[in-house]
Amino acid sequence: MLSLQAEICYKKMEIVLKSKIKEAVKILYNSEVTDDLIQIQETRKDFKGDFTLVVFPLLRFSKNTPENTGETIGNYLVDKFPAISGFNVIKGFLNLEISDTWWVEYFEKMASEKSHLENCQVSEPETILVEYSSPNTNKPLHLGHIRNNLLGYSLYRILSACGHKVVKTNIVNDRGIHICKSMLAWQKFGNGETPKSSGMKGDHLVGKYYVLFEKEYRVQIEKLMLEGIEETEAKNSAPLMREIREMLLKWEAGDNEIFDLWKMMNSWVYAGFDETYKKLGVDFDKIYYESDTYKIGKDIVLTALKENILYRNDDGSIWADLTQDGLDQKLLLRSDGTAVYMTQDLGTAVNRFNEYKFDKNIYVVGNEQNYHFQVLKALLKRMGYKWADGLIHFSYGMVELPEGRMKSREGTIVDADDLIKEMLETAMEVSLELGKLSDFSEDEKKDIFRKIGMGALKYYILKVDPRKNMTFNPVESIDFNGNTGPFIQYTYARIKSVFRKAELMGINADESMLSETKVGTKEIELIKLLRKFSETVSSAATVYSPAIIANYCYELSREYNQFYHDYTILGEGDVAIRNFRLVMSKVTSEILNKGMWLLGIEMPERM
RNA sequence: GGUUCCGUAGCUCAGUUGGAUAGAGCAACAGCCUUCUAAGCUGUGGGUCCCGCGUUCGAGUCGCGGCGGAAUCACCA
Repeated sequence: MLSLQAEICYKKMEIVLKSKIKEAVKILYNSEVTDDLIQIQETRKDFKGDFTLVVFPLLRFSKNTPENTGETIGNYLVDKFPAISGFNVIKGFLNLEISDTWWVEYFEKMASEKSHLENCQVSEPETILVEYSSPNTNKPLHLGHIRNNLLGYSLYRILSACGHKVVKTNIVNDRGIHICKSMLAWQKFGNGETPKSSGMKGDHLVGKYYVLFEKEYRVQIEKLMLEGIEETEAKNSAPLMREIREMLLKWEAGDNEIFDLWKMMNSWVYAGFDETYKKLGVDFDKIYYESDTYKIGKDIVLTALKENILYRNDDGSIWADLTQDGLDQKLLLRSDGTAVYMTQDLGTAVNRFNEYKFDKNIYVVGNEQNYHFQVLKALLKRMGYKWADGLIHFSYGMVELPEGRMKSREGTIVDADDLIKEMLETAMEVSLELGKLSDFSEDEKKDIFRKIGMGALKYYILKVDPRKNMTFNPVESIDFNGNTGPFIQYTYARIKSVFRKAELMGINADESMLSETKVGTKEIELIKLLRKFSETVSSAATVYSPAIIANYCYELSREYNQFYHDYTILGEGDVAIRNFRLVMSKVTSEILNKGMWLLGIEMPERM
C-alpha cells in the first residue's frame, strides 16, 4: 500500500489544489485570494502536466511577470505538496504534474466503488415529477415523440441516480376537439371497423380516421370557398366542423353514446401505445388523463374569475390578461363553456401538487410550446400558487428531416413503430453479415439485434443537445460506425470478451494489487477520463442533458479502443501490469454500462 | 411586427464558470487483421467559429447592433 497524505481527498483534487494555491499566495505574496481567481483546469493534452493553474488573475498579487509568478508558485507547491511531482510554465499557464503514485492510489479507490455514482449523490434530495410523452389519442406516436420519450426517461434515470425521488408521469390528451375528429370520422365512414377486424394496431387505426376527417373537412372547406365564402368563415361553417363541436359538447355533457364510442376508441389507442412504449423501453409511475383533470381546471378558472383575477368577455368566454407579464390575453374557457388546453394544464398542475407536494415538476415538452408554459406559470403564480416556481419546462428542440420539417399533409411523418422496425432489421442485417454470432440461438440473436438497433436509435437521438433542433438523417441513423451507440456497445462487448478469455486462462482482475505497478501514460489518460464520470453525471442532472453523458461514453470508448489497440492485456508477461490493465478494463466496462444505462440503452455481452 | 431560441469543416454534431495551436464522426483518399472481437486503430486533406463594434491580459463563449433561420403570439392540442 502506498501512503499518501490523508488530506488528499481522492474525489476532488481540484479543491485541494485550490487551497494549496491559496496558501501559496498568502505566504509568497502576503495576500488573500478569493476562490474565483484561482482557476484550475485539466491540462490540455498537447502539454505536459495534469492540472493547470491560470496565473493571469494572480498577477495583481505577485506584481511580476506571468512566467515568474508561475515559476514561484510551482516551486512552492512541489516543495510542500508531495502529490505534485513537477511543473512547467508556458506563458501564463502553470502546468502541474501529479505523481503516478497518486493516480494509482486514486484509481484503486475508484475501482472498489460499486456503482460509480457515489460522488453524484445530492445533499438534499428533492421530489421531482417528470412528465413526458403526453400523447394525443387520435394518432400513433412519431419521431418527435421518440425524442420526447427518450429524453424524459433518461432524465428520470439521471435524476434518480443522483438521489432524487423521481416520479415518471404521463398526461394523456384524451379529450378535446381533435379527439372528436377521429371519432366522428369513424362513426361516419368506419362501418364498424376494429383493430381485430382489420388487423391494424389500434393507434394506427384511429389515426387513419383522424386523417380521413382532415381530408373530408378540407374538401368541404374548398367547396364553400368555391361558392365565394371566405376561408375563415368556411372553416367555421363547414358541416363537419359543426358536427364535431356538437360532439364535444355532448361529450362534456356526458352523453352515453358518445362516451362509449370515446372509451372504445381510446382503449384501442392505449393498447397500441403500450406496445410502442414497451419497445422503446419506457414506462410511467402515474398516468393522468386530461379527461379527469379538465374539470378541476374549469373550477380553478371559475374561482379565479370570482376573485377578479380573470375576466369574462361579452360572449361569455373567460380570459386572463397577462399583458403586465409581457404576455398576451389568454382564453381559458370557450364561450360555449368547454375547456381548452390551458384549462386542463392548470387542473393537472394543481392536482399533482396536491398529490405529491413536489419540489420540481419537469415538463418534457417541445420548444414550440415555450409560450404555453410561460403562460401556465404566470397564471398559477397570479392565482397565488407559490409552488409554481418549481414548474420547469424542459424545452427540447424539434426533430427535422434532411428535407425539412415533418408534415402530415405531405406524408413525411416518420412513424415510431416503422422506425423501430427498420432499426432492428438493419441491426440484424449488419450483424449477420459480420457473422460473429453463429453459435447463438435464434432468441439470443434476436435479443442482441434488438439491443443494437435500439441502442443505435436512442444514442443517435440522445447525443444531441436536447435544447437544439436536430436533423434526423435516416441513412446516418443506421450507421453503426463512429460516434454511435453500437460503437460504444462494441467497446463494451470487447471488454467482456477479454474477461471471458481471462476466465478460461484462470486469471482474475484483482483491485487490491494495483499499488505496486508501474503505470504508463496511456493508463493515466484513461484514469483521468474515468474519473470524470461522476462529475459528468452530476452536470447532466443539473442542466438536464443526457447528451453530456452520451458524449462522455463516446470519448471513453475511443480512449479505451486506442488503448486496446496499442497494448496487449492478457498477453502481457508482467503480472502486475497485466492485472492493472485488466482492472482498468473492468472499470471502463462498468462505467460504460452505467453511462449507457442512464440513457436507457442496454449493452450486449457479445456482438 | 412583438417575444424566445439558434448560426462552429461539404454534412451531422462536441466545445466546461471567458484561457494555450477550435475538436469528433460521416463523406473522400492512404494504410493496419497467423496475436485479447477490424462494428476497431493510424494517417492526409478540409475552418473568415454568420458579419461588425465593444468589454478583457485573453472572446467560438460575455454585451450591443446588423444579417440569416426556427418556434410562437388560435374559441387547435
